[in-house]
Amino acid sequence: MEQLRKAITTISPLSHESMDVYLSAWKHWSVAKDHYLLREHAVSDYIYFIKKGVARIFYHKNYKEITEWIAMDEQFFLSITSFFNRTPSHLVIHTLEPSEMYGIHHNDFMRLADQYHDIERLLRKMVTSSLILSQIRVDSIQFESAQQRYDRLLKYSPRIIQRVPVSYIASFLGVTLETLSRIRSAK
Amino acid sequence: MEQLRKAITTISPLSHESMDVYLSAWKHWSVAKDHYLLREHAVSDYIYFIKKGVARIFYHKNYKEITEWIAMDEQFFLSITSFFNRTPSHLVIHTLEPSEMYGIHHNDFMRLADQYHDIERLLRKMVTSSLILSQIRVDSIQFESAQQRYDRLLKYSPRIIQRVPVSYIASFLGVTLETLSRIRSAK
DNA sequence: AGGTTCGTTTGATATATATCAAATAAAGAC
DNA sequence: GTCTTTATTTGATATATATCAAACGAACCT
Repeated sequence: MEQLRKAITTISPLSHESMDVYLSAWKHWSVAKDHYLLREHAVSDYIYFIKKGVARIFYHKNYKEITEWIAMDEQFFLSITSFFNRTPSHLVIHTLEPSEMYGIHHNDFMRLADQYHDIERLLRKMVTSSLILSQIRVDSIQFESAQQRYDRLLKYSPRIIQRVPVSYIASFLGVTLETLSRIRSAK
Repeated sequence: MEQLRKAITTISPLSHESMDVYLSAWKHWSVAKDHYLLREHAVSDYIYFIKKGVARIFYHKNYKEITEWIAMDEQFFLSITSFFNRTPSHLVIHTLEPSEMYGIHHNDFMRLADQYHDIERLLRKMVTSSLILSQIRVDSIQFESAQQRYDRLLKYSPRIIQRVPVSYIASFLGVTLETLSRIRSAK
C-alpha cells in the first residue's frame, strides 16, 4: 500500500484522515501471468493502480482486440468512458507478467470526493492528467505517422517495448502488426 | 450572465456564496464578426463560454491552420494543453459572427477551487466532460473514415455545417477540404 | 528431440486520403 | 453590374498503411 500512498501524494497530498479513509477503499489483487483479471465486468467502473508487473487493457471492436493501454511501473489506469459514463466497454485486463494491483470502485471514489475536499481535488487532478494524455494522443494519431508514434513510445516508454509482444504494441499504436514490423526492421 | 449561471448549474450546482464569487471572476467580451479575439496570447490560460455567435479556435502547425474547435450555442471551450500545462499553444480565437463571450483565468479558477469544495467539484466535472469528449475524438480519428466523421458531425452538430465554411469544418474533422468536398457531393 | 502452436517477418496488392493543379462558383469591391 | 478575390468542386496522381498470403523463427509440450 505504501507505493499507492506515495503515488497519490505525488498527484495531490491528502490530510491524514482523508488518506486513511481513501486508502481503505482500495482493494488488492495478486495474480499470475496470463491471467484475465477483469473479464466478467461488462461495465468497468474501477480505477486501477498497478503495483508490480505488466497489464494490457483492451476491448473488442469489430471482432478485433484493441489495446487501449499497457500499464506498468506504478501507474494509474482506467477505461475512461466506462468509468465516467457508466457505459459498457467490455474492458478486459490481462496480465503479461505475474502482477499485483489495486482498484477503487467508482461509487466509493465519488462518495469520498463528496465528503472530502482534498479527495475531490485529487480526483480532479487525476482526471486532468488523463485529459492531457488523451489530448496528446489525439494529436499523435492525427498528425504523426506510424513511424513517429513508434519513436515517441520508444522515447517515453522504452521498457514497454522490451516487455510486451509486438502485436500488442502495434494495436496500442493504432497500426497493424505487419506495419510495425516493417517500421522496426527499417531501423 | 444568466446563461452562464444556468450552464454552470447544469454541470454542477453551486451554493449562493460560491456562485457569486465564481461569476464575478468571469470577464466579458463582445466583438464583431471576423474579429481575432485572442491572438496576442502566447499562452492561452482561459476557459471560455460563448454566449452568442460562433467562434473558431485554431492554432498553427507546420504553417497550416488547425481548427481545434468550433464553438457556438452556449458552450464552454478551452485549449486543454495550454490551460492545464501552461504551455504555449498560440491559440487563436476568431469570430465567424458577431459574438459575445465570457472567460475565466486559470489562476482565478484554481484559487476559487481551492477555497470552495463545490467549485472544485464543478471544475472536476468540467474536466471530466472534456475528457470524455477527447476520448470520443480519439476513437473517431482512429477508427472512423472521413465519411463517418462527417456523418457524426452532421448528426450531433447540424448547425455547425450551416454556419461555418467548409474549409474550417474540414480542418476540424482532420481532412483536406478537397476530401470533404467529395464526401459532401457524394450524398 | 521432434512436432505443434504462436509470434514475427517479408512480399504483393488494394484502398483511403493527401497532394498538386485547374476549373467553376460565390461573394465582396468599386 | 462588372471586376476581383475567395471558396468550392473536379480531376489526375502519389503515398502511407491495410489487407491478404506465405515463409520463417522461436517457444512450449509430452
